[in-house]
Parts: sequence; structure tokens; C-alpha cells
Amino acid sequence: MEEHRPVTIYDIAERLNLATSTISRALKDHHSISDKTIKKVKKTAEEMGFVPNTLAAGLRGNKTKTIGVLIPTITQPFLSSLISGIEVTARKSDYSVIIMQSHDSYEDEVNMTKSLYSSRVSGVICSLAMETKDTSHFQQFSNNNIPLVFVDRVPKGYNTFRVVIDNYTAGYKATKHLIDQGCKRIAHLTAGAEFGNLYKERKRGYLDALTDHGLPVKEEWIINLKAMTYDAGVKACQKLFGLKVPPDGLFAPGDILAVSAVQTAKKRGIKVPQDFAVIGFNNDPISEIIEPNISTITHPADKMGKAAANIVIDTIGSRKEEEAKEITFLNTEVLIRESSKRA
Amino acid sequence: MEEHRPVTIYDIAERLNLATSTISRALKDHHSISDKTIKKVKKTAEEMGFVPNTLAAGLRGNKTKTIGVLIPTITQPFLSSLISGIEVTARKSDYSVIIMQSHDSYEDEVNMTKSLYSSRVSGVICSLAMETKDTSHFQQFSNNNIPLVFVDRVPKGYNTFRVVIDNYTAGYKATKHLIDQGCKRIAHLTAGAEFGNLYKERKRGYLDALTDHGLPVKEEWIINLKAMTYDAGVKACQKLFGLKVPPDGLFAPGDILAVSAVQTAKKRGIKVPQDFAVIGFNNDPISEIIEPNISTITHPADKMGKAAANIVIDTIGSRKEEEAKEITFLNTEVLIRESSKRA
DNA sequence: TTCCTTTACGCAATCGGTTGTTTTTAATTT
DNA sequence: AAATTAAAAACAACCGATTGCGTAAAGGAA
Repeated sequence: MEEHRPVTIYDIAERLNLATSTISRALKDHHSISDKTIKKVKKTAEEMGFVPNTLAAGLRGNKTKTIGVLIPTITQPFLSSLISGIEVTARKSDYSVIIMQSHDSYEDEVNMTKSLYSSRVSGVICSLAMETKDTSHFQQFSNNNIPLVFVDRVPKGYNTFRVVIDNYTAGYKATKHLIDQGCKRIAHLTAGAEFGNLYKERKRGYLDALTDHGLPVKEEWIINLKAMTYDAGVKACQKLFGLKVPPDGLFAPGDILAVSAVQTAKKRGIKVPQDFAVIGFNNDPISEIIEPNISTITHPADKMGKAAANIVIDTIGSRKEEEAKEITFLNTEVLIRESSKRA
Repeated sequence: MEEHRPVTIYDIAERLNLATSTISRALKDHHSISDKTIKKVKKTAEEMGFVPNTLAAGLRGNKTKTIGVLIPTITQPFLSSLISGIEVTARKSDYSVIIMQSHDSYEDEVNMTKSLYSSRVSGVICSLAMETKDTSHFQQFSNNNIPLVFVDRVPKGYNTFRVVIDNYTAGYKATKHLIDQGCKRIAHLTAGAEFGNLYKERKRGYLDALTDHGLPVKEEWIINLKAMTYDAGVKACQKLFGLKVPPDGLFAPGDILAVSAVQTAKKRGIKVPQDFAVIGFNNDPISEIIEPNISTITHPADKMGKAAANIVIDTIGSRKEEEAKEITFLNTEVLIRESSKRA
């Protein structure tokens, strides 16, 4: 541990009067090396403080045991849990994880794919930037047999692995739950096309649930947000509460919006859930802590990360480029809490 | 983009009838290459879809433009913001970031330092695992001139860079604020020695603030927690409220604890802040959303990440191993919100 | 003893840029 | 035109681990 130049297999070879190839093989328990030699080599390597240079191995073998993760930002509970799931799973198979944040910028995303490719990651897990319409910058991975998995915010019309939830069904279930609680005038917050089809699907589930149960769909109860933020939620809810016929329930496709709705209602003296039932989405930590607790749809970030990482790891090295890549759907559940429970 | 074997500088050299050294230099605007050649090379590289192999460059130069980040977990707001700050700063200088989670396990931390060293990271940023007492596994970085910066949870008696806040002063300021609001019986939650000196320092600030202002220090108002969780906070507060002489204020060294205190108080019909003023720590997102809003001490995660990354980047390559490494203190502020404001 | 297998290990090329040194070419000076 | 110098590009070693192929030694069969 005192050396100022890393110990290499050459150093070990010299010390033991063996060839580097023997050292290399011995360290990996190659069958053509005798047990005696293997033991001796490992012992010496340990003594000398040898640490393999993964760069050299990576260069030679053209594989790096590294997974690149490219996401909009890591400071969202959903995404940090996703990364956590990826990291834990990757590490079990001795993979490292490189993180990059696109901050929802298309340009950054493009540059980062280059950077990831440049560092010869073994696989890539990505949740698309909001700005991204064209996904041709991901072709370099497909073309070079590097597994590519999209999570949550996935592209359309591009044959790659995808790990997602069924947003349509989730939206349907959330709305159905409100209906079951007796809500008749259910509002919904959604987002424009630039957010991809994620929110669109949730909205479709919402609409179908309403019509399936004979409830009215009123345009004024459906508000398009430009950003899924607390403030945007407050503004939207104020608009809702100011309507001549205000809604008595809300399906918010994000917990932070649900929180804003609950708090805005409380400030107006509207009772939650009696006068206004709310269900959110994601099961962010805050939904459990806020009062009243917020009913929500689970969004299994950790599991999704784990699934994505496993797909990458299992796919590395297999040369089935032309095959159709499967889509993995993870289950969501309705978590009924105080904000919607009209017992 | 259609090639199934990456384009190398050899391919470019062959196409242009130049030596690979010329290509390599041209791509980096080396002065000994004519402008005409540089232009030609860059154009051809672009056309052929050349992407440099950072492994090869890293192997040769023994540097990788990669920063290793080793932290307990990324799913804490403070730590994910820290990483975010690191990532953004690193990227500006064209560095990549490798993330590893020790999950507060000493053994994992040791293995991960090996892994980071093995991949020849250019620098390391670390927040220590709770279990870690001995830090000799970090010597491999110091010995090999790899910049090492500890953040927030730093070791004692080890000459490395450190980026921290002044926990003593922060604890003092927080307590002082409660005193200014008229609190006379101020409680405190803290943690055992296994958490390092972070909480100890905050407690020291708390104690000094009390004695400086002639307020009593009562052991029963100081509760040692085994985990800094919501549930642990609830339990501790119930104990506090059950005392013959219950406290009228609380300095919680974490927002999640402050939240638990506020909610436990409310459930008991204790008015916050009138009967019980609370100040937390960290300025986690939740402190702003919960009702009442929670006063807190800012913990500039993003800035700390930025500072740490800058130290790493600035130090890479400079061979001043024997010099004393500076400690960077970042400022904290008291954010006065509803939970402590007795206007 | 000779021939044939195994077993155990060495040789040398390879991965793809980087860089110190040398050679070639072009430009400038006398 | 010859000599001097600067500019441009080539040569070749290098980083450290991996691996196909070759070979020597040891053991067994004929």
C-alpha cells in the first residue's frame, strides 16, 4: 500500500518468475493453471497490494462492467430510488454505475450518450429528457450491441427494452377508486404532449373510468399543466375551486400535485376527503407524512431499477440484435389513505 | 453510425494516409499540426462517426476523467442533491461520475474503494458510512496521488480535504433562535457516537447556547436516538411530552425528526409554535410543505457537491502530497418559518 | 524405450489512443 | 544554389491485462 506506482501483473510475474499470462489466468482460477501456482500467485498479489486495472482489461476485452444511467435529474424521489435499485443490482454482478443528468435537455442528452459510448459502457439505462423527440442518438448503442433499456419515460416506435408501468390501467384504477368513494365530479391534472405519452395514458385511463361508470367528462375539470410543480398545482386547484360546479374529487398524476391540492383545499375550508377526495401518484415519501395522508398509486422505482439492471446484465454479450425487445410491465397498486377514504 | 465495430483513429489514419499520431494530435488541436490537416481530420472523423475510446486514453495516460462518489445512500434529499451538485460541476469540466452506495456498511465501503481504485478514478468524493471507524482503506488514494475529498460525514485525524458545515455554530444558531423566540425549556434529539462527530457538534452548539443564555440543561430533555427516522422521532417526542416538566421547544438535528415532533405535538393538542416551538435541520423539501412549515437550518448540499468536485478537479495532477489539505466550511442559515415563529 | 496424452506454463499479439523522438518537407536566409 | 531553420508528419514505444497458440515436462500406454 506504500507504492507510488500501482502494482501490475508484470510485477507479480517478475517476483515469481512466471509469465504474465500465467498470473492473469491464475487470478481468475483458470483450469490450465495448477492449484499450487494459483495459490502462490494469489498470495503474492495480496501481499504486493495488487489491484487489477479495469481500464486495461476493458480495453482488451472491449467490455467494462459499467452501466450508464442517463436520467433527467436525480433529485426526484422516484429517480433517486430508481438509481438506487440499479446500483444495488449492478453491484451484485460486479458492475459499476455511471450517472448523468440530462436536466431534461435534448442537447445534453445527446452529448451524454456520446460520452457514455465513449467510455464504452456495457449497457445503458435511460429515462428520456422532456425535450427529446428524436431518439437517433441512441442508435449508436443498438448498432454496437450495447443493451439499451428505457425506463418510465420511454420512446415510441423504437425497438428497445422498456421497463414501465401500465399508466393507462393505473389512471383507470385511481379514478375508479374515487368513483368507488362516491365522487361524481372528478377532476384531473395532466400535461402537454411534450411530456411524452406517460401523462396521456393516465388521462386516458381517467377518461375511460369515467365513461365506463356513467360519469360526466367536463373539459373544465381537466387542466393542462406546463410543469408538474407544487405552485402549478396550487394555481390549477384554485381555478377548479372557483368553478360554478367545482369537482368533488381529483386524480393528480403526481404526489406533489396531490399535496398542493389538499393544502389548497384546506386553506379554502374545503374538507378532504369529505368534500374533496384526492388521489396522487408515485407514493413519494411526502404522501405518507402530510396530513391528511395522501392516497396514491405506487410507482415501484426500486423494482424498476432492479428490472432494468437485470435486463442489461442478462443481455450483455448475447448477440440477438434483430430480435424484438420485450417490454416489462411492473405492477402498480392503489394505496388508500386518508385523502380519499370516505369510510 | 452503421458500423458494427467502432471507428478508431487507425481507420481515420488509413483513410487519409496519415499516421495515427497525427490524427490524435489533430483532434486535440496540437500546435504541430497544420490547420489544413486539423480541419481535414476533424471532418473525416465526423463523417466516419469516430468516437474516442476513453479506455485507451485512460490506460495510456493513467487518468480517466472520472470522479468516484461513495456515499451511504442516494435516496436522501441531502445526498441526492450533493450528487447532483457534483455531477453538474464535474460535467462542466468533462468529468464523469461513478456512484456507489455503501448503505452505511463498512465492508461495502472497503470493497467499493477497491473497485474505484481499480477503475482508476481521477478523484474520489466520499461521505463516510456510519459503521466506519478505521479509514485506512482510503490510503490507496492518498498514496497514489488521487485527490480525496470527504463531505459532511468526515473522518477525524486524517489529513484530507474536507467539505463541511460548521455543525457547532449551526447548532448554536438553531438553539439561539428558539431562545430568541422565548423558549425556556429547550429539548434536543441527538445520536450516539457511532454517527461520528456531526451530531455531537450540533449538540455542543445547543449546550453552549443554553448556558450562554442562562437556560437550564436538563438531561431528560436530551434524547439519544439509535436511528434518525420518523418513528424514532415520534417515540422520543412522546417521551418528552410525558415528562413532568415538558419542554417548550425542540432543536431537532434533522427535518424528518422535526416533522415527527410537530405532528406528534399536534396529535396531543399541543400548539406549535405557541406551546412548543420546533426547528429542524437540512431544509429538506418536506420542511417547506408540511403544515406548519418547519423552521430549519440550511444544509447547502448542492454547494457542497460543487465545492467538493471543484477541489477534486483542481487538485488532479498537482503533486503536493505532503501539503496540508484544507477544510472548506460552507455557510448555514437559519430559515425561520411557522414552526418556531412566535411573532 | 518410444510414442502419445495431459498438464502447466510461456510467447507474443492485441485493444486504441498518446507522446517523446526522429525524419521528411517546406520555408527562409546567405 | 547551398545552408540553416522551422514546420509538419511519421516512427515506435507505451499503458496493463487478455488470450490463441505453441511448447516443454510429466505421466501413461504400448
